[in-house]
Amino acid sequence: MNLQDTLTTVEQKLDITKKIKIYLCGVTVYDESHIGHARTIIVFDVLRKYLESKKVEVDFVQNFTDVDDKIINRATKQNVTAEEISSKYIENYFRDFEQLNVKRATNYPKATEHIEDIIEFIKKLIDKEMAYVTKNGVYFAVSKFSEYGKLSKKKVDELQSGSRIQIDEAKNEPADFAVWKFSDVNPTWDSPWGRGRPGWHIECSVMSIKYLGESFDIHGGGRDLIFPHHENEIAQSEACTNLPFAKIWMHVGMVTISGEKMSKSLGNTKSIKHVLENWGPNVIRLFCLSGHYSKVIDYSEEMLKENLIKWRQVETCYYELIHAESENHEKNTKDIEKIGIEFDNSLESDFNTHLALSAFFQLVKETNRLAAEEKLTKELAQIIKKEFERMTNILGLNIPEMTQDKKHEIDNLIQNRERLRKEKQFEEADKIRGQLNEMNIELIDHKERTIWMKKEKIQSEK
RNA sequence: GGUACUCUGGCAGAACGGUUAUGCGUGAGCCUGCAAAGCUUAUACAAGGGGGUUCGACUCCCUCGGGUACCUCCA
Repeated sequence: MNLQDTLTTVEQKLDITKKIKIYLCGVTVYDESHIGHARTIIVFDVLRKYLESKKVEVDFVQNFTDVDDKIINRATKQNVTAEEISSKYIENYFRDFEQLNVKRATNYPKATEHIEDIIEFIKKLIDKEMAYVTKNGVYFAVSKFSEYGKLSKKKVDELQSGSRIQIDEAKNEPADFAVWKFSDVNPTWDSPWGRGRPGWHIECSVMSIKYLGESFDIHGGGRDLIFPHHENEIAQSEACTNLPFAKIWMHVGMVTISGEKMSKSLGNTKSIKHVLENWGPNVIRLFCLSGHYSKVIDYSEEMLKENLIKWRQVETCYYELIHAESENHEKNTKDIEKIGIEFDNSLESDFNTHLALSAFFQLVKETNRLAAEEKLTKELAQIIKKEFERMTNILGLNIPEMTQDKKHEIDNLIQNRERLRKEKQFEEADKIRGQLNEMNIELIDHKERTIWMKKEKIQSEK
């Protein structure tokens, strides 16, 4: 498998004959997760599911940053503890991503549970004279790490220091960043240098190394993390271990809305909760995978609608497969195996989910065509279904199951309708169809028989 | 100002320097009791502008321009 690496700017080969270790920078838990977070996490979810489908063992670690100014500010505003804020949004995070059918990471380490490790790490940096203590905290000395800027391709002296934040006069260099901040506003911990809390960045270095080792396979996150977050992580980690930190840096493009980045600071976010209510998990997943992961995708009603139409095709395909019983068969069916290979090749080549989806839709369309023409035999359906399920599992698409009782009820209604149709009592027959529609059951009348499908309920259709 | 990414038809999005991608949408027709699903077919000045290299450029080079992101809050 090849993946574009942000650091070297070329595609790097990922050796999938061995266990793969992935660290994904998760969220800072101070607010609802939005569709931008969903995209990054879904991309990695599919990557992981693909690898696992190839019997590759994957260690997938995703952190929660649960100590941070934004959390503290929010806690102060709401007159609660920082811990209450972070635990609330961690809960919400799991609520959202469970619904999005995202598999749980191997581990979700939290910054606050690794303070000892962080202190040990900082000690090493100070011993190596890579960090120094000031009246405000402990700072990493960027000038001591000659490769600083290699990920974001920035030159230290070109950084416009203080363009957005105030320059801290106590630092040696404006580019130096805090690994420990002195503070008496809770949460705080004792450290050899004074009471305070860890700086942003350090927790990811510490926790990734702790759980995945000093050098691991893939480190990822949103593009907006390249600088300063990942740049600083590399500096700290490599200064500490003298080893290359991550083999491949994989960054997921932003989700824009009306061409503008979706972000909490701009206040134009679409929360996952909100989008789930309107479109459901499968449409969101299709949308998030519709473009190459490295590129920007624009959130719009139109795009979601297009993906809803596609999702309907997938649902149709599934129900055609489980109801298939045609006696006829067509000789010139598309090569199922070939489609499967195309799907895999697309993912192997810099994880092109868009192309993988087009392979998947080839399968869907071919199935629906055969079914409409009454040429889908049980045997063929079984072969296709196996491939269909392999792909939907990797993509994380999920067709909700129906209870056996419901199925009987539907079958009975359909039989009644069939009888009425034969008797040309169309008004009565249509009434039954309407009744089933109310239950989100859609009927497909083939030449010889009628099959049903359960449509996922999606609000925005109206 | 610097850096990275990016610019292909109404929208989304591909292609070893040489062929109509494809999907969605839209129009027409077929199928159907009607719908839905499906099928057939049609539809698109397609390449941000301008140069260059080449027999030939979406693809390589130069240049100008647009967009997005980052330049110490961000997935």
